Amino acid sequence: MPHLAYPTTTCEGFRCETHCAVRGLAICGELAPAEHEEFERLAQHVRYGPKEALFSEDEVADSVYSLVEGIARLYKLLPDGRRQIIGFALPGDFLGMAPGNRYSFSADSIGGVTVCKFFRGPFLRFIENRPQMLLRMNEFATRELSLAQDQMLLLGRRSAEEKVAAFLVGWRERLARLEGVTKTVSLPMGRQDIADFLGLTIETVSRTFTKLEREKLIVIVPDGVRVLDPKRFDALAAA
Amino acid sequence: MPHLAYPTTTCEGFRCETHCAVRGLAICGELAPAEHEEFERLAQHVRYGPKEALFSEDEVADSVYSLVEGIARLYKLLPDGRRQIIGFALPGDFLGMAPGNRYSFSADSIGGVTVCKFFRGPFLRFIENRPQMLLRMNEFATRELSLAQDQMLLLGRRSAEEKVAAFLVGWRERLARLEGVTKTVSLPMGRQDIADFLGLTIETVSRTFTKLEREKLIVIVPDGVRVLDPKRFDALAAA
DNA sequence: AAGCGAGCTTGACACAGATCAAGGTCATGC
DNA sequence: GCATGACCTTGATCTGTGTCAAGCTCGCTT
Repeated sequence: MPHLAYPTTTCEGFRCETHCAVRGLAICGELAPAEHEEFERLAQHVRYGPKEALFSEDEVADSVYSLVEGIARLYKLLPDGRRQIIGFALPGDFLGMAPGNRYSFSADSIGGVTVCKFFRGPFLRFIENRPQMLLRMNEFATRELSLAQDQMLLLGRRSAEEKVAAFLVGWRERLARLEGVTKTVSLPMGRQDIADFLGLTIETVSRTFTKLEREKLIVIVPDGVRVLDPKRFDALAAA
Repeated sequence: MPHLAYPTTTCEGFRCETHCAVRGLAICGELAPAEHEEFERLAQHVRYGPKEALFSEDEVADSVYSLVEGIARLYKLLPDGRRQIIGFALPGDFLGMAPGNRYSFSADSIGGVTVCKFFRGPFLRFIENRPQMLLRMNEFATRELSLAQDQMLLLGRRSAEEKVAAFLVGWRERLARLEGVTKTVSLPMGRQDIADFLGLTIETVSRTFTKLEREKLIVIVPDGVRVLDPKRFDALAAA
């Protein structure tokens, strides 16, 4: 378990407009200007450096987070240290809702991360009489659930090669929503993170990348891969 | 793929009160009497026999369902027939919300099943200006998501024995919420269903049951198991 | 610019769980 | 009451992925 320091910067009082390139994608994306102003007053904008904890499993869940910039790793641990990454959060993603009053997983930054942080109480009071917000929360939760179910299928029933291919395809699609389509898929997370996301070991992930490169499906580049044959690749990921 | 017939019975016009032993647990559990009456008018009560399809993946999602009685199997298939069961639905569970306009998984009855079926349009119109209902939907979605994440940890990082033990413990807890605590855990689903839920083969599930029995942790009985040593058992499931 | 360490790759070998094959149990229908 | 078929168990063997152990690459520090 790496040491995780405290957030390096807090910058309250900023207008969200100046920060949020991803307003439209975020939980607050459909608020009218006046309401957004009120919502904004509930937010703390917090900046984290690389590998800092946003929150940890079993902690009292006093806040929720809207990720503004950067990438976070969401994971659960078994008592003996085995780790399962349950997702990578991108800008626009909403984190920290839990069924009880404690977080059900941990989140930490991969590179630098900026979030809008809301205390649970004020946040819940704001949304509780705003059906628009509640509907949006429902959409977010439903989408998350559907992704989780796709991941169950992957973890339970796919081979190592299918897992890696499906991961790359899915990741490329998520990045495309934010940055547009690119030939090179950037992979800010390390091999161990990918392994813990796919239910594999780091060695198997590494070997599978090499294998896909030998088969001329991808080229491995620093911090990413270039997809050579998208068609054949999508086929491998689907079946 | 088994043949799945159409629902055998439709019994509109019943008062929900006469059907729903699980009102309090269901999505409609917090509606005031007057509102509940209105809600009830949107519902069709439908009865399914064993092994009938409630809905299938990729179908246009025209309805949502509140399970009243019985057990349903929720699953996704790969093109070559590999199956992952993503959950077993019990009375009180709410099914059929999808991120797009198509179901993201299939559902079919195991034994007999009774549901409250709602057409999507009227249902959404009913909830859209009722924050109480929306909050309840959020709670349901958040709980489902958390269960899905637990299952990811299980599928990605646990051994066969841990999977089976965790499944039995989790299943026992869910049944306890409905029927109270019992020594004997009934298992209405078959071994193949358990295998497809845990990402194992039927043979491995069968062997693992036998192993747990040899180790005097459980006794296998018709359609279920008796848990002999709950403490040692919970420990195995947790770690 | 040499040394260091984190992250990644590669190879040899081991093993948990898959696959293949057979046989058992039990409810159902004729 | 016997044949049938669905479901489950058990055994033998195979294999995909894990484990263990080296060695490589590259950026950072001094």
